[in-house]
Amino acid sequence: MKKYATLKDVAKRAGTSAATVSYVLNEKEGRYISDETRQKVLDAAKELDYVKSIGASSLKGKSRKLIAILIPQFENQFFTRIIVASERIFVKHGYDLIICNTLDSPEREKAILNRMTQQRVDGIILTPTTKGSENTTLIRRVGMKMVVVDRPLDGVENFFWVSTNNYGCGYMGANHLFANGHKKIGYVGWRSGIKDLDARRQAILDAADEHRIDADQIHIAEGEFSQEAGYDLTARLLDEHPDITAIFYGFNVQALGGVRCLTERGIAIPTDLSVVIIGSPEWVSAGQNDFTYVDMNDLELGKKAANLLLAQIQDKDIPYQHIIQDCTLKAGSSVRNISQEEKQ
Amino acid sequence: MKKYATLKDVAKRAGTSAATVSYVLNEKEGRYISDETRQKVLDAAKELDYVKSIGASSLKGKSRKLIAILIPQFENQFFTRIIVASERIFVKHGYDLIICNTLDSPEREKAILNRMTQQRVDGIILTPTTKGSENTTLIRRVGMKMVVVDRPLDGVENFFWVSTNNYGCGYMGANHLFANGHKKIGYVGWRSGIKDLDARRQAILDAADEHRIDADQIHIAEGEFSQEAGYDLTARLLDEHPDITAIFYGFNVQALGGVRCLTERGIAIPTDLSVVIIGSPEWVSAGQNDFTYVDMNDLELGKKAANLLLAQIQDKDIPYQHIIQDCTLKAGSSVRNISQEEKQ
DNA sequence: CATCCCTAAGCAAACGTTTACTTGTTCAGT
DNA sequence: ACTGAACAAGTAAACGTTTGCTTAGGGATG
Repeated sequence: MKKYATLKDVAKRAGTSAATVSYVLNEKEGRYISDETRQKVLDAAKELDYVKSIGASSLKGKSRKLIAILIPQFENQFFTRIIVASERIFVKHGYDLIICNTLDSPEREKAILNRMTQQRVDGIILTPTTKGSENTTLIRRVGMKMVVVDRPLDGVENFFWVSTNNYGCGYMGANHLFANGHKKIGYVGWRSGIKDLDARRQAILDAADEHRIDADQIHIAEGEFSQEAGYDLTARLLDEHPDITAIFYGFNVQALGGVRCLTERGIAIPTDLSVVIIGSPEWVSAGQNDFTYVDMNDLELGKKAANLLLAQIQDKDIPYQHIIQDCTLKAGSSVRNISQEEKQ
Repeated sequence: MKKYATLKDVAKRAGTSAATVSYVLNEKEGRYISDETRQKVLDAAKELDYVKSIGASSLKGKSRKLIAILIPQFENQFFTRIIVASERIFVKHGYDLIICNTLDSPEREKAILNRMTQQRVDGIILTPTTKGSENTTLIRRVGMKMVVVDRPLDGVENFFWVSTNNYGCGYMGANHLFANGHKKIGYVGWRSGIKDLDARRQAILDAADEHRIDADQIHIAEGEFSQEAGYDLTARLLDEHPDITAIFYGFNVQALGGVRCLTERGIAIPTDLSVVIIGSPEWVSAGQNDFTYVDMNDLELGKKAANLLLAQIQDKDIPYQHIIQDCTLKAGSSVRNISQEEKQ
């Protein structure tokens, strides 16, 4: 293991003191350094391949310039987009990102949060695991800056939170279906136990109500957050309610499995069945796909989360806040307008 | 900014010395600590929410337990899969990952590499930018462990490298088309200037040769690495060579644009045109898509890269090596067998 | 009873920076 | 000739940990 050159090494080579080297390299103003000395230091540093240790300088109260971002999976583009968007912001402000995958496991999350405090990161962007609220108590105790993204911290008051307008997503998608004449639809969702996410389901019922559609015409099928579950729930809907004219997928991961089920059964979209999806993984409009979906504006959400964290880091005392990101309906060709047919 | 409790704080509260606290918390064997003292220390640490500073301990020669991984983009699932696969390995060995996005910009790459040496990471997994080989000279000078992934380091000898079998990818895909009776095909690729990647193109010509197909029946269209380029190159192929029966996409990002072009023009796959793609973004088999593609076994590749880096970190002197990851043809329904038709 | 080892825990140096403080020189203005 | 900026650079303490060394009591061995 090769050793890194230290300030002292550079000082010795330049024939000066470590302090002077530090001043030169940090370009402190208000210090008088002769051009000659400066040059000697610069040369020596270059010759020795000197690279300062952020670890050492952070000991003296300097920031590590590190932000941690914890997501539950990489496979879901919603999360990678949050990374991409916030990275842009952080990099602009000189921060590096430690990106960690909790795998949605509270134990892993706890271990990671602990390590991030050990690393003395300047802040954390966290999508909490579904059962891990208590993991953040340490974070809060040591006073680490944190912004929670997407899911709330159950049972915790007062935290910075940037989330999707889940109710809006559900309402928007359902409304689109009803406006296109659908009166009997299926909803495939995730039984998460997270109240905020459940708003998607409630929004659909509310939208139905507004369109004077009876709640028993909305067939809810909820299960795990996985492609397989999406497949199974779709199969169940088709079997139990063959007369539905549309399926609304509340979670795109499930939608992926669900659409596979439709394809396998030879169900044509939108001729036989209309489909709306919440979320915008690349595949909703890639290749031969052109689905109607509700865009959660993931990038915008990530950007807001990053800015909120930076605001905390910079101004010490901004009040807790909850930012709700608007969503947008993107109409593709997976919804068929069947209102005319009714009139015939 | 709340201050973290230090060893000394804990020591004071436990009525002992910092040294003893350190020994207790690190569970050093060979040290004799009475149960009573141990318990007092543990209690004090808990009461004060003590979290050790890895920065400070790394000063004393301890490892930072940090690995950096640099990729040129998050949007390409090839890279996120490498992250996922290597993360699994690293986490198992107690390392955290700093994930950085170079945006394929040599300047950004240089800045990031520099910061990573400042952070004193234990190792780096790097997908170099296309023009950034010289950025790694510092890394090599300071003796940082590094594994290069995917693309080579142009003009550099002796480095650890894990790459795709690019020749194999090209050969496999082309061979599949020829075996299905295609005799006049288009190839859409990236004019990268990277020799190793160009092997994909050469492989196609070699495969053609083996099938006694004249080189002028293979229409090469190369351009930028982007969806837009894929779209344009596809359009050009279709316009200039309307008689091709298949298009082989060497890079899935381009393929995404290319397939959009086909869809817009109402070209049915595989009825009107067969398609093969190198790479396996989710969309090749999502929704209503079922493309034939060459799987680069991204996860396996990431795993090998991680293990190679760990091997370097652990054994100091393992020899430079180049690992080539095999690829696999995954047959979907986007290639039509037209050999029978010929016989009629 | 002198020696040695086991147990227990403190002392202090070191790691690589940063920075407040100090020292010393030069020179313009009186 | 004296004062006091302006310039230049060195000293040393501090940051939070780790760890080799030391101290010291007590019990076992010879």
